[in-house]
Amino acid sequence: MSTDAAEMPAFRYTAELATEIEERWQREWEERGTFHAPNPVGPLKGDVPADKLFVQDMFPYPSGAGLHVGHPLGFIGTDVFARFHRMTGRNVLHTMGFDAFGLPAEQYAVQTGRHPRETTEDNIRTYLRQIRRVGLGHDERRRISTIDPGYYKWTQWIFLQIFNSWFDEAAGKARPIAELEAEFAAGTRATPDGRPWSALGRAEREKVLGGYRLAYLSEAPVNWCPGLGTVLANEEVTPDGRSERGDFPVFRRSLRQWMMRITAYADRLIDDLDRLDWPEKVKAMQRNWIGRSHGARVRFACARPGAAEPATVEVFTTRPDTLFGATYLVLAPEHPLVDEITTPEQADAIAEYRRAVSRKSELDRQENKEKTGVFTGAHAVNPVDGREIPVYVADYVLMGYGTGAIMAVPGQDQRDWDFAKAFDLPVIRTVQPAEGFDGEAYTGTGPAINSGFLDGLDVAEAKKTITAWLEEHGHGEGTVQFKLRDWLFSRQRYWGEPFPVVYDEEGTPVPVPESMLPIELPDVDDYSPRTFDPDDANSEPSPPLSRAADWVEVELDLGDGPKKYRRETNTMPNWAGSCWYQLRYVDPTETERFVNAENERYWLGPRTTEHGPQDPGGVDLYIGGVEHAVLHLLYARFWQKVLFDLGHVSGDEPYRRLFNQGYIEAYAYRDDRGSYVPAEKVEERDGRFFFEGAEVRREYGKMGKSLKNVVTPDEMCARYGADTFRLYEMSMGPMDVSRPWATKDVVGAQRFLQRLWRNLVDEETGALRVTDETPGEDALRLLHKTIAGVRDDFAHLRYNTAGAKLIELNNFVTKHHPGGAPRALAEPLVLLLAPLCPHVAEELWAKLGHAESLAHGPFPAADERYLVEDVVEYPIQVNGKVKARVAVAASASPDEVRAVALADEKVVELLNGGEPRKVIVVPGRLVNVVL
RNA sequence: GCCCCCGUAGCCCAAUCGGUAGAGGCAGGCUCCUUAAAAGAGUCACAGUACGGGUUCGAAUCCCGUCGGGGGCACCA
Repeated sequence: MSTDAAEMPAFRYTAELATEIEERWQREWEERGTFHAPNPVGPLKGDVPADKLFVQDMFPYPSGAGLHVGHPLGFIGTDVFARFHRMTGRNVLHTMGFDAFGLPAEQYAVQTGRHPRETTEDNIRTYLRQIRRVGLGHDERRRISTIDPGYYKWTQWIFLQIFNSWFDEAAGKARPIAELEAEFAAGTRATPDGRPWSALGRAEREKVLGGYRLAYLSEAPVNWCPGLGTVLANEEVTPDGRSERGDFPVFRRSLRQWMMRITAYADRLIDDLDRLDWPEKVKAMQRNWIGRSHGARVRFACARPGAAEPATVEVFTTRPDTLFGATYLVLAPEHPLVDEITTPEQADAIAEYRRAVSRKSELDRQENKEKTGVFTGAHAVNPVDGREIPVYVADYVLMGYGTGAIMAVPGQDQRDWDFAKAFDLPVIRTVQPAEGFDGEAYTGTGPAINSGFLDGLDVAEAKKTITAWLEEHGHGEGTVQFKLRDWLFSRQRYWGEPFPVVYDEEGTPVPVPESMLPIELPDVDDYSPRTFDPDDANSEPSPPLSRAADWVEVELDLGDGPKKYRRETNTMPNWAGSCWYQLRYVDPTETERFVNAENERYWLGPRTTEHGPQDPGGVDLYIGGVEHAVLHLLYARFWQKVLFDLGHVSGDEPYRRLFNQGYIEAYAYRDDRGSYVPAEKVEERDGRFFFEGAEVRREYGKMGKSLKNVVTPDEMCARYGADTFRLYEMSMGPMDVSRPWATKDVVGAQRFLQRLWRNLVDEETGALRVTDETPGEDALRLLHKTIAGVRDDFAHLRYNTAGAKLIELNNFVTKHHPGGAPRALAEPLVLLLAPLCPHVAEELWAKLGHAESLAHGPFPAADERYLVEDVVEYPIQVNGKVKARVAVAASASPDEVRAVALADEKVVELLNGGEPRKVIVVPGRLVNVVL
């Protein structure tokens, strides 16, 4: 390829010219504060239109690896959307900050000896340089970072709000813990052991309150990951019992940790999904994770050796209607009643089984679906008919769900069927299977059989009837069960938010008053987390902060004189900072509060006139990958609801509309040794692939350094310019579809911009080539059709089709106006292009003689006159096949269209004098004649 | 194993309510421009919608089944 300067016209739109234009406009925008979005009040106060739009990208983690072309896909998508709406006159808030706490910085610190803050801040600078180059229109005054004390001060403050509240079941919402304390003090609510509140010491009181607080300390089995040196939330553990990050084994271990009572909000977290404009897929994943099931608890009396009184085994079932078919009970191996009810003859067998199960890893226990178990020797009484049924211990029943015990109904549950077959236990069908059913357990619907007073009732009626019966006779009650567990909120890490909590001499947690926030992260000699042999289940967590003795031991006056306290040495999980960042974007510099209430209401409050009476408020458009479906998105919703209940925010959901962008993927190639070869240097010949002459195998998937197939936005900007790169990414397909990267295709976007540039600018002189010619009727029709189409496409995130329409319009100009574009076409074309390719659009707009940036409009509006056609061409189908075309006035009535169609030569010929059986006229579309 | 999404030209993708299968890009052919090549301009071809049924005047679109790809859940009682 020749790039000889002598041959290249001086003002051709090349990568060099594009880069010059882009750097200049990026500077202009920054100096002019073009993307500053004013707030109603406070430091960022300005004139605010009532019509606003808050667009947000998912909080990026500033990785040291830098960006590849996949990362900016969503960022460009939000930028186009934001720029489009800004041009139509709306006040648009779009910015980007950093979720900067996290394990990678800490691990990197261990390798390099540099402080995580240093490396993280370096990474942020690199990241900002990279995204600036792409031309994202961010309000840079609103950049925040979770590691800034000015930010995490408020993360700690929110923690205190959560700590200082409880969930009032009767009201269905959170209330201040002080109101609960007042109820105990007044005696309107009894203490657990019935003693008056005044008789309880401070530690005792705190223990009672801890049972209610939304953030509480718990001594409970948690997911301990020695390889990472920390505990993990359930959401961070894969189904095969390993850490999502690092893929290390995770062990169950009992530890004293902070928990968030997210389960209190389970119902609201499920129910409010209905009010969100989110992808159904994400809603389904959240519903599934929360896992609400309606059923009943049923109590079975069970004899225990050497005791006069029987034990009570409580089970949870979603199918109380099948109670007559329960032929045995199963307890989880860890169930506390196992020891009490096991007969002496069975004791050894049970003990052996429990030992064997405890040695199995989570993975073994789940992978091996062969049913195993041991008979306890005990029998329980089925409350509905007095029948004695055997009680087993088996590991297919989990201690962690429901009551850790089930009633087994092999006739209607496949797992129970499998166990019953393995242990030769009886099966009683209690639902009449459908006609022709030849399976094993029948889980479908049908009338109840073999079920006494339930016989003949369908499943739903039977459930209702038996639940009422259980409640009336005291054998159980209807209940709702969730899979969701409370959120483990402690991490044994250095690089996270410190808890605003200290412990007194009795070990009782005491919140640090708001006036002492932020609790800053101290510098320590060794800030690496202590990790262990990944398989060492018995290792002890050791938070790095516990080694900062000077920081841990403090003397504070918390209202009753100076006393010695110990600081909490765990830190918060990575998710904390991202639970509320949209609120801080609104008011990044507010010092009195986490966000000013008026600003919060303006940007994030419900807007019922616009979005309907159920509108929960929140960010107007939130774009990110689907990988956060249950982690970040569930936690952020939970925090929002607590803040809402306490009156700190005006809406009860953080993100009104969510959109999941697809991923950019790439081909990778391996040689015959299985090593990856640089994808860039692979040649394709006849559908086969070669690297340095040797054939290589193609794979498809992620872009990554180790796969040697990374393409960076920096490279693309250098080779083509940012506008070309943006346009190509947006043209590749719909925003929500994953697709392969193809560097060779980028040139198509570049050629388009070159043609457009050439239509407006003389490549030799740089002078404007725009004429005052009045465009013809055809041109105006196409122009207004394009305006209407592009507007609609931008509003619905269909950037690929918007781009295609602009190319069409430009092609028309190229073809019909070789002497230069008429101004009446050139100006709207530039404006329509601006959201996608803002730099070149600004440059052309300026060349067209406009002193003001086009960032705030105008955006062209279509003239309806040019959208209605005078004459419509109707295809005439005969029996569904197109046989002819006729032109008919657009105002023609269906009968007139019918008449014209039937008069058509071809149709007359095919009719051959006969009458059509039927004629279908679709106004504006076609005519179908049925013979 | 269960649930969800997707299969349209060699490739990436359009077709918005069931109404003419093709907007745009890459790659390809031809023509013009050029000493030549590249770039550029113009122009052309290519699939009948993964497959098999069904509903309909009419199906890429709706329904059933099969195959292929992607994702979620996976003893949750």
